[in-house]
Amino acid sequence: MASKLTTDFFNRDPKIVAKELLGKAIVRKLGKTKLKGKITETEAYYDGNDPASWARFNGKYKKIMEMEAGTILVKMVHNNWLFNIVTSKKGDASAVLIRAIEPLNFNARGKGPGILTKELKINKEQNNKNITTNKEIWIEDNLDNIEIEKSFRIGVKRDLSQKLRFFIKGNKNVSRI
DNA sequence: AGGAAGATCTACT
DNA sequence: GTAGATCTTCCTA
Repeated sequence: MASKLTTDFFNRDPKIVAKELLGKAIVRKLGKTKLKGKITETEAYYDGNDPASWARFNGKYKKIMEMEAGTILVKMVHNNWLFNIVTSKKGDASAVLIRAIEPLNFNARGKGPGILTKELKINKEQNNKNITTNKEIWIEDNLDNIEIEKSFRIGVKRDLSQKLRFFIKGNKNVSRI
């Protein structure tokens, strides 16, 4: 039975949240339509220790990341929206990035990370909202049996030598391997 | 107003 | 696998 995730779920270490988020269903309500996608790839981000984390910019993003667990953080980079959920307790500036989903009940035009935000129509509007209380987007439990794999960052260009990337083994929706 | 930075994508070899 | 392109946002002066 599908149950909606609450603040307690996100109020933990980002790497735990990232791991357990895999296989869960993200639900986006657009008017009468309800889009569901299975989360297939996530990454955990910490504060200043993480060279790629937005928190190191000491600005607006860090402020949001220090907010309550479950806060949605959206940023446009490279013409793609990146969808993050703040984790851990207030003041920790940590978050989980959802990189890819697998469409469950709709057709995606594109593939890869783009579908997450383009097809689900995620944009600035969702920024700073709370995913546990929002009525248009939330995450619910999914009973799929999945195999979780973890790895280092994709590619070699950016150096983020931490094993904080999680994805579903063998899933074709994962951007790159 | 200008400059800098970025977690990507696409194409080609 | 590697390189480059292109875009949006944020910070500082």
